[in-house]
Amino acid sequence: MASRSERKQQTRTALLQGALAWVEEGNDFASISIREVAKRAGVVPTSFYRHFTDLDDLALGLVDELSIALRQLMREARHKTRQTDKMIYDSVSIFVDNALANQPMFRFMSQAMCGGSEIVRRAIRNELDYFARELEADIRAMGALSHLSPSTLTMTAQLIINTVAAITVEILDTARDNKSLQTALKKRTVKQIQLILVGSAHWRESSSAPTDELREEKMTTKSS
Amino acid sequence: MASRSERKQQTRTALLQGALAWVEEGNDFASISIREVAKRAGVVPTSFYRHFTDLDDLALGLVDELSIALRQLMREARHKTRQTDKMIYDSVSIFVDNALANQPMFRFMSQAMCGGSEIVRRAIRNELDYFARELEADIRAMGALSHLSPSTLTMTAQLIINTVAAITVEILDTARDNKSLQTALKKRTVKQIQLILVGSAHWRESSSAPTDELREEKMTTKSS
DNA sequence: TGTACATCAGTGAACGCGCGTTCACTGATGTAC
DNA sequence: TGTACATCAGTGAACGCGCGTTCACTGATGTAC
Repeated sequence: MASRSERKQQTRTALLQGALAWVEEGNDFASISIREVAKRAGVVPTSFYRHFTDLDDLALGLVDELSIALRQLMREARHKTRQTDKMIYDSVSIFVDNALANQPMFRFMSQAMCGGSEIVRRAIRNELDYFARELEADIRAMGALSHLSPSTLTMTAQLIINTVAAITVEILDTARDNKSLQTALKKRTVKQIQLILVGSAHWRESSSAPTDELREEKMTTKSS
Repeated sequence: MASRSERKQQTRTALLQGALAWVEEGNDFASISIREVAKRAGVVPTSFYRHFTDLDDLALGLVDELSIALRQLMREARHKTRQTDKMIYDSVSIFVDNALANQPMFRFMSQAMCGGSEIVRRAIRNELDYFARELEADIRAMGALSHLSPSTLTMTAQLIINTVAAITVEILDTARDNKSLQTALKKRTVKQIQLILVGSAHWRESSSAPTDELREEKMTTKSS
């Protein structure tokens, strides 16, 4: 028989899962209630208070689980990616597949990242910032894009994470049961990241250079 | 004295504004109630039903207003932007300044884009898709990036819109009353868009080219 | 222009319901001797 | 090992409150003659 603290931990997990079930059913985390969480966890409403002070507290518990999921995902990406030329596709695939396998958690992330209470939003933003810094460190460790200034590299990593976050929202929203749409969105994201990396590779640290590029394109077009 | 239909229109507007007030107060649209909307509109709860069938219906009314705001913004961007080399900065500035001047509406957009009911999410996604297509048409009309295939240009426009959407969420969330942080985020976004455009300018329509760019960077680094 | 009737936006009472939170409780698990 | 007591996760009744929605209503605006 499990010890008292083990049983308590089980109930805590059941409450967190209950909240995710609410999200999985198509509801917004922002409109959840303590009673609905307790109902899904198979526990009386008052039990909630043995584990969390309020719903924000529970949401922060979910962010902790999200954090673990993201770190596992990073580890998987670091080990499973193949040669350089497949690295982007593999990484995006691992991210998207994780998001699909762990849908309620990533739906919660999408919702609470843009809405909900400020403290939870900040906690999720912290996780994504950490993710971006890890990506930045990996790029640096690969010896790639070394001509970029630290701030430009940071900005590039943030741009890539924003792009991946956007695809997550879109896939969970529009392609839940549509395998071929999932593949199409994966491919689009890979292409977008490739485009960002091409931009980084050709980036020169000067504020006027980039718009020169655009003007040059325009001229070329007109003369042709 | 206003006619009956004019008065009705005024109440309708008051209800829409009441919903935005709820968002402005720091609450999530997903947790609003009909009674709270009516209270902020200075009207009895039952009046709500003279204008909307339910809260989704009201949300779609807000999306209509958002649509108008976005179209005005596009028009402003087309008329006010100066020479090519300032165009990106001017456009981002116009977008960010509009979002700050019209905060509750853009906060609603951020929230309902990722959470809330499916029908509202779809409506907002449609607006952003329209925005991306307009951007695409403008780039084409300028004669820029004409070497890109139609699908690559579409993807580029979507990437830019995603980036602008991300900055909107971040500015409304973290820089509401911090002018210097607003400026910093504006600059970062300008840089990100410039980077995307550099990438587009150097893009060649071949699936292996982009990762070659990355590998080339890596090699260069290792040999130096 | 004046009168008589129709329309309908907004009102206010009422309903049953789910909400958060309190409280005293129960009984299995844990601890001290 | 056995007993007596302490701890505490989960229970269930109870509370006052805001919710969505219904209904019959009122009285100003609109329309027909």
